[in-house]
Amino acid sequence: MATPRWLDADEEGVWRGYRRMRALLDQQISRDLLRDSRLSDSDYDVMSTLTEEAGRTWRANALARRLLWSTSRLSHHIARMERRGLVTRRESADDGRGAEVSLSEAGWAALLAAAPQHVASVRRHFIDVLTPGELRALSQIFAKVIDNLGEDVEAP
Amino acid sequence: MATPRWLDADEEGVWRGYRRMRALLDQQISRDLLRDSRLSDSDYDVMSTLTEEAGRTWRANALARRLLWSTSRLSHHIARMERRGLVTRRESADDGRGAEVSLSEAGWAALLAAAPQHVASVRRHFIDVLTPGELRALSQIFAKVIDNLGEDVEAP
DNA sequence: GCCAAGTTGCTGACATGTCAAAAACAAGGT
DNA sequence: ACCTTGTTTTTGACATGTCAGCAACTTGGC
Repeated sequence: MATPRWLDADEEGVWRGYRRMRALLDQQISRDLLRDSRLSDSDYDVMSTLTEEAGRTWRANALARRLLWSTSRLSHHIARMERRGLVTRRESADDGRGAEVSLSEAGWAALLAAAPQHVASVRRHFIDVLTPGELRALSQIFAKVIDNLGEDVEAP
Repeated sequence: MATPRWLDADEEGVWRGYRRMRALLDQQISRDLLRDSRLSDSDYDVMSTLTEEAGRTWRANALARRLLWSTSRLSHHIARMERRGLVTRRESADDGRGAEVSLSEAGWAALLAAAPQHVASVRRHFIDVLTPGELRALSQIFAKVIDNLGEDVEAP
């Protein structure tokens, strides 16, 4: 590590560009979502993921893994969302340790109300800015980076 | 907003891919940095930005804007970094309201020690995974998205 | 010089995320 | 049945980020 391969100007530009785009894009989309629907990014992620399963119910552990969250983070966040009436929690029937998280009726309604504006925000700030060719290129690039990261993790 | 243009399967894939890559990539690089150098991403951003100016000193406001941070966030973070001896803070000479933030000697040493491993981490998980052509494409895409976001902000 | 308006930075309250530890249960060998 | 080990989830302490409000100062018009 004494003589590292530094980033050349182009590489540094890509890295800076990524960081800058990420900060601006996430800030803007979060702001839109909070203003339009009183939901945080995390709230939306939890709720939209819940709808992917029949009964809109997930085991806590599976939900945490799907969201790439720690179980601790999920537990805290679900507790807050439960207080707001967006989700419900109960013990699992088949595993005494487990907890099942469900989207409440109010949560479902909130998600339905939020979705159109959120999709519009994602389009306006990201998808619609790019050409179909650029979107195809991004798909491949994201997949490559994700695959590469997965290898490090699953090795041990 | 009653009849939104939903995302088609490809568009949704790109959006999900972005979110997934972002989560995994940032997590991994943060983890590496913290393990190798006991610095957070935010610490590294502050310190490396400080070095861009002669004297490694910035006005707080300019630094916050460069980092895309609120001045409040910067103030809190600088207070914590000051306690750790990484930066110093003093009143501005020409503006009684202002504060000037400087990289300390210890901070400079910490940054020098951290940089090689951090660059290696960015290479391993991102830059070196992609071809020169893919990096060029990313440059353009990031610039487009960033420009588009800038227009919304600077309009009013 | 003086005042109104804007700028700059800090603070405190609160929301959110991380980490380590503990509680409760499951699973498998003996 | 028992015991060890691993899994699942929660909790509390703490680190970090956001937001609103404040204090101190600067600026420009008068």
